[in-house]
Amino acid sequence: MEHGSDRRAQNPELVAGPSSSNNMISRMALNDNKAGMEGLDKERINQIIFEASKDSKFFENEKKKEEQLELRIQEQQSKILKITQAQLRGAEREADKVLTLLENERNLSHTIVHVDMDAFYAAVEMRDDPSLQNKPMAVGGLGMLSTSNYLARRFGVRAAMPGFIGLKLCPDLVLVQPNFDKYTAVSKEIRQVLAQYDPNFCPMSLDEAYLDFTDHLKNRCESLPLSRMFVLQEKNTECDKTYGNKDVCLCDLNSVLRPALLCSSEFRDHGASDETLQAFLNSESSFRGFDVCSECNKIFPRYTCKVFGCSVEDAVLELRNRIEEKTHLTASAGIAPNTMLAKVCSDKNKPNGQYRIKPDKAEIMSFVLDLPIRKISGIGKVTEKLLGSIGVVTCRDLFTHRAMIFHLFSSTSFHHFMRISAGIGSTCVERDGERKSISTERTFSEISDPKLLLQKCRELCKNLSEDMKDEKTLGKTVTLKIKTVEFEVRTRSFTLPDFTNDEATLLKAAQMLLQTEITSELPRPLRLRLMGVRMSKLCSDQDSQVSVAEMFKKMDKKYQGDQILKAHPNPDFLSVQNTQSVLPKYHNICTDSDNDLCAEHCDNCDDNDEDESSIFSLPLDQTLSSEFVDHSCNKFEQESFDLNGRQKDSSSSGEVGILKFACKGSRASDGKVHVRRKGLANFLEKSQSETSETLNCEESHFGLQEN
DNA sequence: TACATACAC
DNA sequence: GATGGTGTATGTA
Repeated sequence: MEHGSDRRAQNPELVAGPSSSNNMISRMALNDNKAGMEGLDKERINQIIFEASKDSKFFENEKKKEEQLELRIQEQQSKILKITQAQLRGAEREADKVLTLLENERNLSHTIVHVDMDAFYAAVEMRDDPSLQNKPMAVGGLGMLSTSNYLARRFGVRAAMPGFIGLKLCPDLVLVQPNFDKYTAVSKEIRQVLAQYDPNFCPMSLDEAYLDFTDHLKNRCESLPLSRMFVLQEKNTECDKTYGNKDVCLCDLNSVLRPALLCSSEFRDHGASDETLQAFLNSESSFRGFDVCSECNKIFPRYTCKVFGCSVEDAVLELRNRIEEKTHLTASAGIAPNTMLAKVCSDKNKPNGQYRIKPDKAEIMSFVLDLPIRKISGIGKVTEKLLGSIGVVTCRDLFTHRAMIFHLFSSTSFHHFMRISAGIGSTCVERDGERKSISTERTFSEISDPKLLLQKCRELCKNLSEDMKDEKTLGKTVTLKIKTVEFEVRTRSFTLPDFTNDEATLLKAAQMLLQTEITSELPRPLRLRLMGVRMSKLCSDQDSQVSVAEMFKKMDKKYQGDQILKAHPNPDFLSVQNTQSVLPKYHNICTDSDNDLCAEHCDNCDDNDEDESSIFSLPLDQTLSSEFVDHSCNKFEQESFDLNGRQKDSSSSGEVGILKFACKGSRASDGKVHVRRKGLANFLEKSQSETSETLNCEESHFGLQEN
């Protein structure tokens, strides 16, 4: 069997020594893992990038990072040398067990669509300024480019590249300042279209979103063909050439024409069959009554009508058409049974294309096996290299080398990689819950004068405080981020005793952290190129409390995707079985409100390690602090039972249920399960007076019991 | 809890 | 001459 140690001698990168110039060229190299960048003269492009970079501080720092990565790879190699064949065989058995479990988790019942606008910012700018039409252009400044159009990509100019390098690669490159307000407005229009296919779609950014088409497709097939009829403008016709844009109606043809068409006699019978309708639409004579737009009085461009069919492909074509009609921008889409695959698919036929993987295991596997791991969202430069050094390049390799991966990576990463190798991904596209941090940071030309540094810090705190007030958010942990002129990044954090968004409080904490850095650098000055302030451990300004129902929802969300939801034999329980070993085996939520102290153990849940299982039964108030939920979930994940609630006045209105957890895990070192009284007392008893001493839960009056 | 790293867009 | 800003997740100590 082939594995890392065998490959080492063959891999020149591992022999070449720390950050050889070859290595650095490849580190700085153009990342052509992007649509529109195939078949470029990479050699030449990389040489230009390398030349433009090689004398910079940035480059020096990249070299340092590259050396660190090489060190990690060396450590990995020495780890490999110590792994015995027997261990590898054992790991392979473990991996196969995991893969069998994952196979049970495979869910082909959803149709997930990933919609991705083509070169979004650049496309918006080109749309609004026709003089940019046939020019290579990019949105951004000399410092950094946000995106480039397809013409510029032919020169190797791409997003996340500094503008001055873009200009070296393509001297005619036109740079356009970003206009985020505009992109946000366009994005809103796009989202209106998306919402018609999945009201719960999940936007990932201004130009990208996941949709679950499952429900839409169900209803789509039952709906009347008319609802799938659209007016499409024909492009590059004689009409365009004759009249140009000036005299032709630029209104949304569907909003102007569709109602008129629908009113025409042939359509009155809304039960018209697809065939009747198509026949009508094919007869050109039908369209002669609408020469002039009733809204702008200009001549209609040449148009056709189309009835989109019931298939996913047609539905997505229709969606993309509607986006284009509304925004005059094109989108690409990927269709697959899960988000991971849908994302890869949306890139496959970019720009202005779509690709589908059918919900069929064989088809998924044939797509996935030869897929380079780098194509998968979440696998970046570093992971690619770490895996590459043990011979993993494609998803097939992830399977082939599963035993080695088992030994070299964390359990979380291992599971993640196994899921990828099997083409399994999340089948839900729910938006994530509340945000977990809020921050602001700024790059500037060197500042080293402590006075000016503290001044900069003040500005940032002011901004952050304002942002937090806008968002009605309070936070507890303040983190200062600095980047030295050598590009070294440091973060320093401090947790405040109370939640706040007060500017002065923020400033005090941030300046204290900054001052510490300035002092520790003495007698040298602290020379910075960036400073940032972040607040985390957030809670909402007004109601930081959630209802029990919301809490259940939140918990369910937290565990979704990684877990199998199962009907529980006891109707009072909802059982969530965990498929990742880092989490506890089960958590059970008892919703039986009559059972005021759920102390019973649920025998159905505990398959093994019964002596290590415990049940918490907590009477719930109407409202719980959201922090309690977070804390309890986090703690459970860590298989510890220290519930550390937050001081919070609770305006509760009676007990409505019992929250019951059955958990597998270790006890505290003294053998008892402990609860922090302060946190529980606050939401159970509304008492502020309790101290935060740790109590033995068996003695507590909260009804908390150990099994 | 604090910090660093990796990643996405 | 010159390499961003915002947010999440994860590993480690």
